[in-house]
Amino acid sequence: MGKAHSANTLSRYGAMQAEMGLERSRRVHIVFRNTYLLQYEAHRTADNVPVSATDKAAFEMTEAYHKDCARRKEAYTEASKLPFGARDEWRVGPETYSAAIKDCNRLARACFESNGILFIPSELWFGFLMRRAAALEFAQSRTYKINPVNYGALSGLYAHLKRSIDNTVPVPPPHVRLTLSILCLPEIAARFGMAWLHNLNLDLTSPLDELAFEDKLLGVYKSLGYQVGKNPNRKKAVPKRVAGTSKEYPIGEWPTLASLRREMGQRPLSLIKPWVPVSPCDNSMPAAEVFVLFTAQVWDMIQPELLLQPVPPPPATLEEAMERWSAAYLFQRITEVDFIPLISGLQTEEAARGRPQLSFLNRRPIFFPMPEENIRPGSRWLQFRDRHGYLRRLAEFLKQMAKEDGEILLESLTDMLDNVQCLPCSVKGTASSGGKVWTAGKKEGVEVYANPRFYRIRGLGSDNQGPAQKRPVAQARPSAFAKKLRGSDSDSDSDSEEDEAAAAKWLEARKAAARNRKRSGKAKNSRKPPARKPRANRDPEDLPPVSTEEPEEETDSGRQPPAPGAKPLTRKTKAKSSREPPKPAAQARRVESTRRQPARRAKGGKVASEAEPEEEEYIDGLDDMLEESGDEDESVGG
DNA sequence: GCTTCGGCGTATCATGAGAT
DNA sequence: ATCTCATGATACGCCGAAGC
Repeated sequence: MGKAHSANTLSRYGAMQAEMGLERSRRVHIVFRNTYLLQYEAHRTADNVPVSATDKAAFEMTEAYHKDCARRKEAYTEASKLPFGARDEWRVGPETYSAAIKDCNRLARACFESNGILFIPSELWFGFLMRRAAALEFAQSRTYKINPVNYGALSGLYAHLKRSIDNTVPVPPPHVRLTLSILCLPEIAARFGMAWLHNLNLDLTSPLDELAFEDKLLGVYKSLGYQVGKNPNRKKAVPKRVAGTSKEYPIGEWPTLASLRREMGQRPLSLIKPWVPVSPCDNSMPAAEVFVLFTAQVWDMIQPELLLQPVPPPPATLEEAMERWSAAYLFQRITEVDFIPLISGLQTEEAARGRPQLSFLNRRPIFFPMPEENIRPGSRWLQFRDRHGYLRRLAEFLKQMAKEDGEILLESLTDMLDNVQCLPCSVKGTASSGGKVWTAGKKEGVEVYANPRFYRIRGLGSDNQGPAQKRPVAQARPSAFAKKLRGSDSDSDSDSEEDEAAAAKWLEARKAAARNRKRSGKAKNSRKPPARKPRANRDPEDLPPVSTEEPEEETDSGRQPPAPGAKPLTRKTKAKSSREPPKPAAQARRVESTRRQPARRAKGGKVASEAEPEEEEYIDGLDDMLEESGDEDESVGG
């Protein structure tokens, strides 16, 4: 028995190779037989060792990788004009050789007549290979931009599949072996004749959930050739910002968030792609029934005066229901509707800030809460649990079904929500709050969220012209510059004295700036506390607990390092300076929580009116202080 | 008395910078 | 490398005012 090599993910269609056992080869005088396609020659090298960019190059998307892609494409283009054949290779002993050579014509004819060779035009075959390579390159670059936790494993997988396009890869690198074994690709190919990555979705932040293990955990970096303990710096891909607009990208391919919001407010339909009706679905599915009911009933909850007359009948099919959530339909049927762009899942140039928005995919619990969830009495959502409500129907289905089927139902609903263009900005009903089904727009009417999947943009760009210049432009020293200005003729002593003074000041300023750079952010932000009032006027409670430290504080506290006690001191100053009467319990709680929020502190500091002049003084005097406090700054660092 | 609405404050989150 | 902190947008809950 021999070995049947796979052709890419196609099992058994690559080549056949059979090595005879010692005993058998003695008897038949055949040592080895090998049958394979010569198409591999299109991409072969002189020494027959396939050259392709390393996995690391693909991982980093280096120039070498791009060159390799271009080289392959070129080779296939050339090859599509040439004929290639198949080769049947026998390694035989002299006895068989002499017999076979006499009979080779008959053997060749028999082989041909057995119809064992499938002839495909080169153009078709290499066109297919080219598309395959292009698809894998697209997947690679797309995944590079998405930058998932398993980017290394995925890019290794793509590289492996690419290598296998026209070659049988003898032993894949460790990280690819691991990936293949997690996905059971060889087993699936052996069982079904072909393996698929049908769960690969390049629109998601986690493109292949089955493989959602962190690269670090799988040892991918090590396998890629990175030094142990030195993981690659996985930077966010920087989208190319394309200037100008087009019909396809009305506000450019990479607009800023602000311009996206503006455009969505003004011309939502230019920004959201036209609705393409979904292909006919199985409307007998429970999920379809629930979704149709959901659509009809949620639409019913809009105030009638906001709807344009005549109001169409409720949707009958899933296709109709989904269309009711298209931007065009909402725009046409509701007198006033504010489209609010969601940006979850969009590729953004700037780091994502703030709490991530719920994607359409994750809004299922808002619209389809589980029957056992407690919702505050009086909530609008409870109406849907009434006799004919869609939530009642959903609960009935879930009750009837096995657990797995129920999960499939919920997943289908999730999927449907993910595939509509807009949804109301609903707020989930909870045990403590009623939530909202529709939210009011700015003027009148309603607000809806737009699904980023349907935007005519590639992602969000930034106004930011890159990081601020860190290193100041190198400048000539004042004295040298002054000399140049004067030219070589004047060189008076009085001038040069001034120059020297200026130069000294400039040098000192540079030193101070250097010292300042070393200071911690905390130290820079610490402000000089207000001057102490005369002891006699002060409330004894205001005194710090350890009175022996007082004199030192009085002279030096402004630039003292923020020792463990210093932070509360700032707060204390703020609290006391506002001179409020003793607070009731509720307010006290608030103060306590502000304490935990350092961000609020700065705000609070400004409120304290007494502190302001001091603060200005402090900032004004900062330069002087910096110059003075050379050594003390060394101790700063918290 | 109940519901709805809007304002406000807090919690949450991912990220980068700086500190350790 | 890892930890800590600041940042800033958003979700969410609470609460008082307004409306019925």
